[in-house]
Amino acid sequence: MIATAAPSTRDLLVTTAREYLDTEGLDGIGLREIARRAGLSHGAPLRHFPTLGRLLAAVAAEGFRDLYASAAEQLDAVAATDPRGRLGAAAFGYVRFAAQSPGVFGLMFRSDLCDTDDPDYATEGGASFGQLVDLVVAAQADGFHPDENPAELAGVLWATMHGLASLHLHGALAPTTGQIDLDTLVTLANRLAFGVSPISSEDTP
Amino acid sequence: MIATAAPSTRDLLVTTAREYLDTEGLDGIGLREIARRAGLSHGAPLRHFPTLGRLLAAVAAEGFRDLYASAAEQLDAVAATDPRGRLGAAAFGYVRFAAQSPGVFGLMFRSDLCDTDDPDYATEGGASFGQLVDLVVAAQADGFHPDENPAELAGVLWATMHGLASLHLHGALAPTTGQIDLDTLVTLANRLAFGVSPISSEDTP
DNA sequence: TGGTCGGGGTTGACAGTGTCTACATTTGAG
DNA sequence: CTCAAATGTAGACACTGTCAACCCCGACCA
Repeated sequence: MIATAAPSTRDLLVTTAREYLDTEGLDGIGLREIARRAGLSHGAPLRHFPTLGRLLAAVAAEGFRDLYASAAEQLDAVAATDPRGRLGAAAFGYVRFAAQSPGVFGLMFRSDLCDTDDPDYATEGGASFGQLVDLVVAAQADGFHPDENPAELAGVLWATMHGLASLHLHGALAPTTGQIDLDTLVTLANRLAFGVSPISSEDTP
Repeated sequence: MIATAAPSTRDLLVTTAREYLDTEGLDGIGLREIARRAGLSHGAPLRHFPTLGRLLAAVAAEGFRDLYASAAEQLDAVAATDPRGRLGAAAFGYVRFAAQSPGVFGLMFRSDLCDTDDPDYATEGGASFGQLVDLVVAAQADGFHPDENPAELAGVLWATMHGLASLHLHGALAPTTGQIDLDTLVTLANRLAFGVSPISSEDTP
């Protein structure tokens, strides 16, 4: 066997950190706090991660897997639709994940907290982007801006959803655009990008 | 006179903080470090700001003013163009500011660092968004998605540029989309939103 | 002129952090 | 059984933000 992975404590730390993020947000997160909640002494985490940044990078990598899953879940819910509709569904999956797990989502893009040298972090992040590129390529084959560079196209679409999620979590959209539902903005973004494609969002909460 | 404002020290602190952000980024910023660079004792800043968050909020508010100016500068450079072109120019101004002042830009959207209760912070942020809404309204009068809610439309456009800037600063776009110029992505985003409108970006560096 | 009063600067404390080192304990292999 | 590696603990160190006490100087007023 190559790596059946650690049995317990390392995973316990990641899980504990994640629970902290889900309940408290990422404001007061820290090595000692995680150790405390895991019932360990303050130096214990350093036996499994060389630094706090690596621990958080592991949490973020798991977050990228969940993000991928969230998009895939939305894709399954509209499996039969056209490629453009699938792209829009993945967009919903993206911002839904951010809205439901603001702590981990925020962590995933905080390079001052996550050690970006962590190989898992880079791998999972790339896989998530690859999922998007595949959808873009399929949409292009269907006539959606077929002459554009797929990676560039995916980058812009990613940025739109990422910006909506980030600004929403920052609280910047609510006071400026009035009390507007995030789903409304995502729907509008899809409409701008795809012309029509009225993707309902009331299913699969 | 109502408020000819403080003569020196308070402004010195803001300026020093800003210089730190411009040179070192926002990683090691702190109350004591700012005081050190300003040639003051570690407790001095608290005579002018009740907390670090308020000091940074003041810096961020100034950043919003500069962001507004950066967009206005790009607008002046293409003053004669159609409303859609002006909207695209403002978009360039946004990401240019982020690319040229990554420290302050990053700070402006970090609610864990900035005290968002600061009135200046909210005011300047709102003014910057108002600038965008005005441009959107003008574009709508010109036939650009005239039936959409202006605030929602502005929110989505803002999010796109904000996402591009954020992901770029995070270093997420470079490894995934290859070595692609940020301006290329902004141009593409404009093309997706407006159809054509080839805004040159080589002027006004 | 003399007194006082407060804004602004300094210094030292306190609780908290991440990380390092020394030590103790457990555990598995030879 | 022995020994060594892995794992957990406890204490230290340098650092942080914030608070309280002190101090000084300039403005104001009797």
